Amino acid sequence: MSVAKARIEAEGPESTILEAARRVFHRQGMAGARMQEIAAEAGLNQALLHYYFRSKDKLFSAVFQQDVRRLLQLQARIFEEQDDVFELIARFVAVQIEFLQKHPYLPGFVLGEWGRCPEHHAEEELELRKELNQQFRQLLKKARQEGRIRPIDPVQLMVNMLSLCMHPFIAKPLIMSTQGMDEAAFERFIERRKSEVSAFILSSLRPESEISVADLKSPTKPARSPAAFPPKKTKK
Amino acid sequence: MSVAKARIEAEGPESTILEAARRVFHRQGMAGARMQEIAAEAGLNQALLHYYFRSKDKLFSAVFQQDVRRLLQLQARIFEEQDDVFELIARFVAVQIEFLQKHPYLPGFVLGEWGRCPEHHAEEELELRKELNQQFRQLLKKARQEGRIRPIDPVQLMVNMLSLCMHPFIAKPLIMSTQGMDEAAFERFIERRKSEVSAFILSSLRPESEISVADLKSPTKPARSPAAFPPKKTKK
DNA sequence: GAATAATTTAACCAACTGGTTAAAACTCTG
DNA sequence: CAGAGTTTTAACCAGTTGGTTAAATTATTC
Repeated sequence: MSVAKARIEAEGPESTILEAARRVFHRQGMAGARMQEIAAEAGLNQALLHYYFRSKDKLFSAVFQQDVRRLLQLQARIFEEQDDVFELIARFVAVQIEFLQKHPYLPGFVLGEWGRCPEHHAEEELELRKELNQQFRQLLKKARQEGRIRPIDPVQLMVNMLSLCMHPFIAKPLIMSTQGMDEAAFERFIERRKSEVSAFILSSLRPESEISVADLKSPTKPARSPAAFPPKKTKK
Repeated sequence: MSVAKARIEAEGPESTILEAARRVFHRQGMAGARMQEIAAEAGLNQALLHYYFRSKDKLFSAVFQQDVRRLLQLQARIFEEQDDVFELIARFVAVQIEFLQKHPYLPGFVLGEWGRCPEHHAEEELELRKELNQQFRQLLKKARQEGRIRPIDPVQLMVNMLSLCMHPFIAKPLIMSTQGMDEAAFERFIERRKSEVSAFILSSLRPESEISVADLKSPTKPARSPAAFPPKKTKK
């Protein structure tokens, strides 16, 4: 009946419990998760959970903070590696989606529980986040000045990027039923999405050509912006 | 201590309870919600909840199905009113965000509970959804043939639209803390977003100019669109 | 094999869960 | 006022929750 431990981990019972707790918390959320279920998922007994982690709250906190840290450091690493806007965005999207493929419940879990438990947040993460924001803002500003992208609010763009990456996983069951997908079809959908999303974003960032979007809607206004700039820039 | 009923509704206690239950379920989810809290939120006692709705499950089901229906019918109405792609998208985004402004917890609630409770879904909703999909696909196909938009998978685009509209509300507490927003600042952020999102999408849908997105990224490949999309043959 | 640590079993606890019930109190309409 | 329906109060129920404990059992190490 109960799910046995997926792999016999050589890292001791702490990590076995932590991973089992992660799976259960991801599926059920903090309120819906039962200590007994976590124990069963780990292939252990309930007493041992309290032997290593004193309470459900402590166990949850360990899982939650680790998830948040992983997600943030994943993004931070990309910002370190890439210094070109287009490559950054493309890589950001690809890595993000690839990571979420392995942890489909993570976005719904983290975002769902974020608002409910303000006590489980760490300070340093917030600082790093603000650094990334600053870095992103400057990168966009430079690209804008070089005429490689159209003007856009960095915060809105960042939210757009995160939305396009994460939301499909949050809405996974809805998408599957509305689009008549099975598990395999959804996986293919996500696979296609890796290139689709970055193409979608980069296409939107193209500098405005002679024909603006407004003209497509209402052909009254004359074209505003001058001719497009040479878009390419030699690499560093 | 307890939150009194927000407005003395003239529609009787059923709707008072239902609205109170909605607020609590939206914040806490099914597992986290307590009947006592719903009663307090409604300014009533727990016995009356069971007097009108027999069980927690029935009460939840009433709230959940109503939310799903509202969300779907909102989208359906837009599809009825608009028959131009650009106007449809712009209106879709605006109406959607405007609705979610009044019900910020709705997306997280519906999407979070969707996967957990397959028993609360209605049949007719699924049928209507598929009709909208079909309609959207044809609309895009026509616009593509007229050269008004670049080629794009309708399913991916629809998911993009929904992601950009809904996800900011799901990630609201995260966005607020990472961007240092208070409630008012977030409201302004959403207000700006109404035009920002449709601009973002429509800008991405612009037909490809001589310079493709691929050229911006890697100048090696010849001009061929990065989004692998089989060239549609002309209409019958 | 003895000593030590890790793990299990099982009983147990107080608190809370959704849910029920019956009698009292209230409100409205006739 | 009388009476029907509504609402409240309060006690109560069985089941479950997170959590504890002590003893029994197993594995490990010296």
